[in-house]
Amino acid sequence: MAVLIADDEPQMVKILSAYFKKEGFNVLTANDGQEALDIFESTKIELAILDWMMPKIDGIEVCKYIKDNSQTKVLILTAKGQTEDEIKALHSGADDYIKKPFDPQILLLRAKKLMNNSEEIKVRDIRIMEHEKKAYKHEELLQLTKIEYDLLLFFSRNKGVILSRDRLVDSVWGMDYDGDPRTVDTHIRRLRTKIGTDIIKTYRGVGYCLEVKED
Amino acid sequence: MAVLIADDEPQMVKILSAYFKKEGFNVLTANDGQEALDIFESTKIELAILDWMMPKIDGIEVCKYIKDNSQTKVLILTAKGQTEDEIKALHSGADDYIKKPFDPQILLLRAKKLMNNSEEIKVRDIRIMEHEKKAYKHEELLQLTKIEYDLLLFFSRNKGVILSRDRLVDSVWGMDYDGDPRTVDTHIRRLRTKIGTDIIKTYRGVGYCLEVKED
DNA sequence: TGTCTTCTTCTATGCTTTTTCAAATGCATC
DNA sequence: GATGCATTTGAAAAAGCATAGAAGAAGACA
Repeated sequence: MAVLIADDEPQMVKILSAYFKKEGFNVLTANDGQEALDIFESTKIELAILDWMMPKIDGIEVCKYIKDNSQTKVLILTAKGQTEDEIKALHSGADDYIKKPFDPQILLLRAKKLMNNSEEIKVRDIRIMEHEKKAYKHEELLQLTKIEYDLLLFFSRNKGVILSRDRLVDSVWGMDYDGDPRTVDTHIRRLRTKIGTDIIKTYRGVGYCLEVKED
Repeated sequence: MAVLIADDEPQMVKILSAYFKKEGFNVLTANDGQEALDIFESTKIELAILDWMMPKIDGIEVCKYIKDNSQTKVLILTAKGQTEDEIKALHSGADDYIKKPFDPQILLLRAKKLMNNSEEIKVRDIRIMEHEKKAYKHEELLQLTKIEYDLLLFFSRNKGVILSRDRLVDSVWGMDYDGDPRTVDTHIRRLRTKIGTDIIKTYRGVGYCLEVKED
């Protein structure tokens, strides 16, 4: 769960970062609009908190770009207080708008509200976006078949647990499947070529395991 | 699309009613919390706008009840301005919170956002104007049939998400449709000839997805 | 009401991708 | 180094999709 905080006031970035980090979020920061866009392009961002007035590219423009190109939630932060500005912000696609000065706790609450519908699982450099039904490696979409995706999802829901072929068959193929359990091997192999060979480890005679740490 | 407006100030109810009716919403009004609950129980409400301070049952309690028993969106209206109150409102499950006095236009915008009625959605070179019920490609009007339009709208509300046939059928045709889910294929095909073949991608065995980026 | 047009649904066919299985090869463990 | 299990490979089988077209339904218009 990465949160992008973009503001040209270092003090503001510092305070907000602290709040979000404390809550367990992965925080990325930018000091101007250009930087914010660069980060957005290279990382999968869950929520972007953008100051309206920023050097190079302003928050509204950054917001528009993000909204046109993703499902990322956007919260605009501003010192302005005019009705018109708020309308402009909401029209740019922003999901919420908060006027400075504000209570960081409120911001945190509103931010959480915006994020609570996007589940994701992260393991090593693999990220599974469950609501998208897609998986990424290093922000790059993995071209997985249905079975490969289901396998990976099951593994990542059981990180660090050794899973027998039977268990994998039961949950990925279904209880009523009566094929050869060794078919699993083939799919594991193809999954490995796509996500990296060292991520799923073989436990001879027992099963397979998605290792949380490399060794 | 029914909107419930509950406030003990008749003037406020009157003004808000006028605004929402003008936008084509079906408006129901209540003067206290008990009335609001009665209406909620007897009608299908999409959004409830509740004043915090109301006779009989206050807005927060009404909000909790609504949130425990439905998917209805709730927007709390209040004269209070304390941080604590705002936190309390958001914790009661409210989707948004606006302090009085406020500009009715802002309330309308925020309300629309909660109801998922954004004015326009952009994806790649496609633009959908929801209030016009029209879609454009490169500023050129697309001649879409109703189903094609509804499909495209649903896809664009879920850009980047893989949508199964069942999900598409449920939201475009309705839950009670009992036709062949493969009918979707035909409509996707015709939609593709109109908006461009590479925009909706097939995920074999999973579904279809409106891709945000070309690859 | 009847005719015409447009939109929707469904079926059939061929094609592509995915899945499965079997046989050969490779590797760890005793 | 023998044994049993895992990996690799390839080819057949199965599954899923695109396309086209016909039949059916809905709506427009006289």
